[in-house]
Amino acid sequence: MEYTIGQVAKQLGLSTPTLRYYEDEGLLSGVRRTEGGRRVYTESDLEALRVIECLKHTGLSIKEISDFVKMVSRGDESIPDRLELFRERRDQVKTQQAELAHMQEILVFKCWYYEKALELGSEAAVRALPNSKVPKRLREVRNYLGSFD
Amino acid sequence: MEYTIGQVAKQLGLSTPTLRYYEDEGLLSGVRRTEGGRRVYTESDLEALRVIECLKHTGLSIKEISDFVKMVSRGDESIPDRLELFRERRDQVKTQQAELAHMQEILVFKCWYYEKALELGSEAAVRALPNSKVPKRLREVRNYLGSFD
DNA sequence: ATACAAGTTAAAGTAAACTTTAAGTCAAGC
DNA sequence: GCTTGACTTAAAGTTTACTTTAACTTGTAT
Repeated sequence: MEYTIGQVAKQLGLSTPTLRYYEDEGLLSGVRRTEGGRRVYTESDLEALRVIECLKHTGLSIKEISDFVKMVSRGDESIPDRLELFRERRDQVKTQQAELAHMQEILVFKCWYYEKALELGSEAAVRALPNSKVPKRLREVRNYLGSFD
Repeated sequence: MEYTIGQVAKQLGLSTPTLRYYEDEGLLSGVRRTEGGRRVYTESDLEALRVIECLKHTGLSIKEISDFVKMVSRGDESIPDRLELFRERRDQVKTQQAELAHMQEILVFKCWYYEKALELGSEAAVRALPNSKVPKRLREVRNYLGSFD
């Protein structure tokens, strides 16, 4: 199957200027053109774009992704470098996941806090609650945050 | 305990200009000053900054955080709004976690892929492997990504 | 008392990742 | 054959979140 820039944009949730921008920045090269100069995306271009989206979502900048693409075009010789890049990414995402889990704890505490405030009629009343009235798993977060809203 | 701007910066891993910038943007108000005009941060300022960091790390922009701070200063009346904000954040982080887990699968696949490529001497050799030679839990990702590097 | 590190302000500068604009070209439907 | 919507380019503009600069003041250590 082959696609126009508009169809690809829709599928990936990107805008058409963004797709052109990615090409300008070297994230995608060798996109075929029609006689009239319009881009024609193949299934394989879509696959490349999916990996690009993955790298983007795990925190790589456009520049770093373009460096990766350059590696790819160096062929098998760059396999060790690419392995290193993906290992780094994998480890970094693990860290990110731990951090996000911590943030989630804070948010869960905050939801409890404001539900209680709504129930009791004021923040002050929630702050005045003894730790024994706070769900066990939220106590640690409460200590970490202190008395702030 | 009370702290200078430099001490706070160190503790939170921010720069001193960033702390001043946050104040300018309304993320933190009422920071006390010495006679000579220097900022004095209290324990409670630190707690506020920890919540700000949490909101930032879960994807809120500076503007959105400043809107939250404005809510706080409206007092108990804004509790329902604040509850809604934290519920939204909590749900959004859950989505983010799912997405990150998906990205992690891709990265784990890529690490396997390049380890295998290193072992076999080329990418082509890995691509040529039948699905039966691919660890079970990685097969789905392999199909999703297709044949791209 | 004096040096100097750390603080102060306002304003300008930066980097990243797009988005918008302007001026046109292409191709599908009537 | 003509309109219209989707495409093309190059260049300028935008937003976000800081950072840097410059000129100055404060407070601590010798």
